[in-house]
Amino acid sequence: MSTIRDVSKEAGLSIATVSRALSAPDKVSKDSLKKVHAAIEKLQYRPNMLSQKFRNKTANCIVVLVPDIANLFFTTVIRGIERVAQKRGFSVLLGDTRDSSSREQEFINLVETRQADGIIQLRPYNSDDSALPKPLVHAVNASGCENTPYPVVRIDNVGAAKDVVNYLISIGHKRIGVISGLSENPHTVDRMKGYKQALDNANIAFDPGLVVEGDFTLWSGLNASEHFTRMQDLPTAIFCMNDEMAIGAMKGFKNKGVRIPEEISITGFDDLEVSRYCDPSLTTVSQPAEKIGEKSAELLFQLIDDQKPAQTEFVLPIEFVIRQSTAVPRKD
Amino acid sequence: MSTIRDVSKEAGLSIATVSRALSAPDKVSKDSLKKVHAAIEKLQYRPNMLSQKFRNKTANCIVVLVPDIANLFFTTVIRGIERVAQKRGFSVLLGDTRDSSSREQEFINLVETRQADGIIQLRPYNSDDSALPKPLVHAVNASGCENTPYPVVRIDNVGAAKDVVNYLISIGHKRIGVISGLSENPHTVDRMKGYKQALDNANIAFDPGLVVEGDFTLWSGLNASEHFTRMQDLPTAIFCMNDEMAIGAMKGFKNKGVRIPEEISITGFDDLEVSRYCDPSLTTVSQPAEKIGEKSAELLFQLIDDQKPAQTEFVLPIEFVIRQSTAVPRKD
DNA sequence: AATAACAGTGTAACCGGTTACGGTGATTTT
DNA sequence: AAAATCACCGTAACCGGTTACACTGTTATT
Repeated sequence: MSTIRDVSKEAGLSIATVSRALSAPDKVSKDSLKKVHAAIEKLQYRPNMLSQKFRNKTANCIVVLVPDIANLFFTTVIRGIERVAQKRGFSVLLGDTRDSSSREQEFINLVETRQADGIIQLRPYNSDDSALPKPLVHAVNASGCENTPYPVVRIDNVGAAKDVVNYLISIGHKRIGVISGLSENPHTVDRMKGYKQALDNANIAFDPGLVVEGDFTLWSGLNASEHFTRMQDLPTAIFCMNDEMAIGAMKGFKNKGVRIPEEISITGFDDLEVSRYCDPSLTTVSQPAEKIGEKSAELLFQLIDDQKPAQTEFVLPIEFVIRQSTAVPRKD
Repeated sequence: MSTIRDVSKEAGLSIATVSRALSAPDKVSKDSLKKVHAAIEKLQYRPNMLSQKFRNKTANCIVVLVPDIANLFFTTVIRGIERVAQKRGFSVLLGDTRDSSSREQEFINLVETRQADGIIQLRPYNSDDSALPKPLVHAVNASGCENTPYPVVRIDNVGAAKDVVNYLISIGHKRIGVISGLSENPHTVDRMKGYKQALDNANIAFDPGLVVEGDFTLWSGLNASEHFTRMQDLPTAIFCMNDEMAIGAMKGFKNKGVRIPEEISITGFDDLEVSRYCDPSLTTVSQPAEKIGEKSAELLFQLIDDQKPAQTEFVLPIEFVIRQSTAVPRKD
């Protein structure tokens, strides 16, 4: 493996010039540049990034903590993060924590030992979370809910859920089922809060029997839908806490011969790309997933650069998108 | 951020002793050890891994190239890799390539610039693959098929598929459908080869109409099953090229009221953990996924250590597991 | 013509660990 | 008692880049 000194010898120039030729080519004459490139080519030189990182005291690397790497929403957020990171010349280390806090700690260690410069957490926190890691200098939460005790980029989950349910109520629905996420998940908590507030405003009593717990996977949505079809009195609408479950539920209802939206209205949450193309197209809350990723990466880079960011909480606007999966309730 | 020199000053010892206290504590007296640990505690010292890596010329990191991070089989292989890596004190960098060769190249770059010590490829290669990257020193393929041009840990896909189909034929099936992976995928090619060989041996003509292409996701299995239920003459058995699709297909058939295994037999491939617990439990090929991960990590570490491994191709044994999803064919 | 500004280059220090080598005093061997 | 062995420790070189600083020769300014 050749080093920069080998290259400098081969090119008949000093190591400083070779280094500059690579990192600041405009400070080097055309002539030297050519020599350096020839030497690099000849020796098949590749700079040792380890020494570069060491000298520059930056790993040029951020880690993203993902609770479930199979979740489409997360992958979209990650894409946004990667776009910004790439511009900055940073690589993104995916930490699939599988909801294990010891695995999470492992990745946090990477930051503490300078192997990574910062961290973006995609797991939502409660402020009363006991497993709350000590605050790191360079950490951003990109999946926040209310009361996230960190720099955070999030949406207003409560308000968004309220919007959805308000809409369903406004077109006549009274018996509105829920396919929720895991009950302890802060997003579930926030969205459930919005659901209840909307019911309250319309003087509809909350019926816990209409809530079926899922886990944000497509599969759990399908299973939940079957639970509903077994009920004596099918709700006229189902508020699903994410699009994957909504798509699974739609499949499940269709399989049982329940027509959407004629017999049951379905709403999602996230606005994944597929939600526009599924049949029927899904009424949902458009979360700016990629924007969330970009914004949190930008925020993280500000922290890394030791610029005090003006704000440490960004609540990005959502958009409620009405498509074909919702309609006025059936008449029993 | 304190350095080893700060610690040595605080402890009243040389940096060498501090360094030894951390990496070879048995070479340091109990007394000094205590002083060092006290100083570390007081200064909140964390060694800078970047400089350590630089000096040791090892990144202590391997990258795993995963075509689809949501695939359960891959995650199991990864778990095996992680176990071995952890023992070695290596971290595992997940490269979600999303089947993009430019993203793949990015991760290969990490090895070329010493940011990672080796690579494990989970994407199967054809030897005539045009996008074949130049051979790296430290690379292992953990998802090989026949003719993988690298050190490889694999199973005999052709033989395993033949085993499955032979079994179905032996209990009386003649009309055996296939839910395949993407047609260009080498695993698909190999397993299809085994399927055809088994049919040939039994003098059953190959019917391309019985092959439905999936993409190894649960969802595609469900969709494929619906395609079969729309056929005028339902096959008596379906050979699915992985468990996820088999589970999806089982769900699909059940939804349409097709009983398993009375009306149709289903076989999978992989033997995921869930396949034992789904209903009915799935007849499948038990791939030693975790073993594959472990073996390829061990092989990779041998390469990294510059030990010439005795073999560079490991074909691990599979086990054909008969469970409840298969039975003698229905009588039409 | 004298001076200033500037482009291009080289020397050498530096980053924070690791480790070869040599030195010290205590213990064991002869 | 002298020599050998040993446990422990410190000095300093080293890894492969980056970059402050000094220096040279050329061009622009006065």
